[in-house]
Amino acid sequence: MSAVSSRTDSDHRMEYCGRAYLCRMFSKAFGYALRAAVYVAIHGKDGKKVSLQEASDALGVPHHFLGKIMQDLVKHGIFDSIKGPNGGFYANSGTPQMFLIDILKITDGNLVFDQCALGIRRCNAAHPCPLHHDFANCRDGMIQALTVKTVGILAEDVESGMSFLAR
Amino acid sequence: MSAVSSRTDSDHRMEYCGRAYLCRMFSKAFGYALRAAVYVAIHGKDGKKVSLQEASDALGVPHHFLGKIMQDLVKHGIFDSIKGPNGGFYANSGTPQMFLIDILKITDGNLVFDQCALGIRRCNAAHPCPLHHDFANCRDGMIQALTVKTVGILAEDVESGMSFLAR
DNA sequence: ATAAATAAAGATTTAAAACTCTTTTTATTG
DNA sequence: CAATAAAAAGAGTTTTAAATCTTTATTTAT
Repeated sequence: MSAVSSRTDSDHRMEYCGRAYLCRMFSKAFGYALRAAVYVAIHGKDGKKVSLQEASDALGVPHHFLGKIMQDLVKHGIFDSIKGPNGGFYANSGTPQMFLIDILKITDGNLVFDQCALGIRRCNAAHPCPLHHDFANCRDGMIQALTVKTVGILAEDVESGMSFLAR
Repeated sequence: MSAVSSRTDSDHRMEYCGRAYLCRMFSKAFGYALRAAVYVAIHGKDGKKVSLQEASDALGVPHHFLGKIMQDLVKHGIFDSIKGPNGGFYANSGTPQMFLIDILKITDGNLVFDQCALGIRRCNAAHPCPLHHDFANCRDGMIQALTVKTVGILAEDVESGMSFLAR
């Protein structure tokens, strides 16, 4: 029997993986958090504020889940908020300078940086799994991007139409 | 308030992410499957067979979960098996030539290849999220490695002591 | 002072991945 | 042919991430 059988790939996957697209590098919370930060950097400046409703509508992400995440971002100073009528979320002077990796640490913690792609606990450069170096290269490239890019840089990209936060 | 608060990183993470290390690029099943395939390629040849017990002990992986996975690998022809006393799993002539990406498709399906790192559904090169190109580079490098490397190549690495399947 | 609008907080639920347990089937050996 | 050893199959449980719901606190405006 060849590596390709008559059953579909998804059939097989379902046996121990209900939905494949959850096998991602970062949590969903990180994606929501980053998009929210960039959205606030763009729309929550010059005295304007972004309500949770506006943000979750514009980004197409779950209202209450985003609420939790934005609350946490405020706690970490990524941007600010104020309660009450005409309240909402808004950028502070540091918002555009925040590095993406700061947001990653808030949502996903530090363990992201030294996991083994094959799930071997004590895998490291000196005692590597067979994919350690390939995966380290891949991840380090991504981490590098997250380390040099800021919320402000992404906001500029989005404002100039080079990239998009939704749809 | 700065981006670094007095609470620990893990405190924050726990609020919507019980354990950060599950935010991985591939499923655990893939790691187990790949390690099992390489183990069988090494120890299940020249008439020798590998029992599920031996494999789960040697790899330090859950017995029954590995059973499911190996069963699926057999179904896809990655290696063979035989039931009964002195039965077990063993390499076939194609085992060393199997590409790692074949195993990835079995365990994680095809959706792994076009997810957006930020969770935007319609993200692609023409309508990219702000991290699309960085993530595409990162992932493509990894996919490239999985596309050119075979079970046999990893088996040689492990047999020569260059890399390890457990601990 | 009251009402309304909003974020914050916390409790709960849902969905998926990860893992376990039980039963069945197949092969071997005495 | 009976007993046994092994994989195959399937049902069930647990854990985690994701999402939702409910209540509280804060601010503003009337």
